[in-house]
Amino acid sequence: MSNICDHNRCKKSARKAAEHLCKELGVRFTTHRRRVFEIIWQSHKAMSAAQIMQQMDNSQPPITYRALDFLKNAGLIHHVTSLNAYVGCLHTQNPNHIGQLLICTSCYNIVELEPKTAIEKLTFEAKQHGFRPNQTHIEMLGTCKDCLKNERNA
Amino acid sequence: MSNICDHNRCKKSARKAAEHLCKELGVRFTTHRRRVFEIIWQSHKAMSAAQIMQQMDNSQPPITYRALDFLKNAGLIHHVTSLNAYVGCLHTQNPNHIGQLLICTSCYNIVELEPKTAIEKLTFEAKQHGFRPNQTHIEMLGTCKDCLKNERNA
DNA sequence: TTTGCAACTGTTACAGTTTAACAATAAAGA
DNA sequence: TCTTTATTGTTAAACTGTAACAGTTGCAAA
Repeated sequence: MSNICDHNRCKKSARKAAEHLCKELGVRFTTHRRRVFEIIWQSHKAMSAAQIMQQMDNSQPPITYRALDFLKNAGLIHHVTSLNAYVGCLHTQNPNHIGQLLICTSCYNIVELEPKTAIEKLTFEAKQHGFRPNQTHIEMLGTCKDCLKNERNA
Repeated sequence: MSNICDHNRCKKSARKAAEHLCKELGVRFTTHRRRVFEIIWQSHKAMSAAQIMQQMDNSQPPITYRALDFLKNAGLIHHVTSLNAYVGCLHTQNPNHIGQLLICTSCYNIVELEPKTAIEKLTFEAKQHGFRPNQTHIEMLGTCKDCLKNERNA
């Protein structure tokens, strides 16, 4: 999927948000955590834990999984449940936001839609059922514009 | 979550749909497949593959995983990705429908919302991005009415 | 009825993913 | 400095899912 965003800027702003958030929560943005963060933020592509570990110079699994947990709980990354993978979160300003992801299963790039797109109706329905939402996953798998174009040319 | 549905009727109609669908596709609703189907349809609760296997008298994993794959591809059950679990699908009439699930993480009961609730906006946005959807997961985790009531009484 | 094909099962072994547990270390405040 | 808490290092194991291949069954055409 085309980099609609200027990715360097994207990454920088996420890093800033991460540092700010850690300071606020009184927790440390340690080497491992920063490392995993940077690896995930190389792109907007979904990465599996295994792929991330490959870039963590032979560190043991718990190192990576702990960092992933930390980043996820801090709202700095999303866990893409339908792929069992991770991707940077673009809305670090709003820790309560709900990720709505368009996931290309060809190039694994992910576009995160703005909050509220589909949530409102869902939240309304939940209320009707007396249901208290806690965590929501909205994931649409498919093929992105660029990959569709490549398909046609192939 | 309270059984809003008359579950016996629910189960019966699902079984009928399953048999009909298998006949239509020219595939067999074999013992294993039927077994897994019945286990999942004991309730509207999410069940993990491991839980299902426990009820399959010591049969080897591939037996269960194959049946799960079969039922999923036939649209007879949903894979709940955020729990890595399975639940019966209520809309077996429409094989293209998209599951929108309210999942109680306390009792694991699942309510499946009617199609179209949140999909339309999502689909619209996808189109804006030139994205071709293929498979969508909408899963809201939280606490259901009954479990909330129990919380208050506890 | 026999034959042949495709669907399905049985079984073993393995690969991939995640966590438990606990000891060791580092940072931050009293 | 001392104490407390957060974080890391390490091992081993549990959990989850699949590859591969031989054997069996059901069905349809000859």
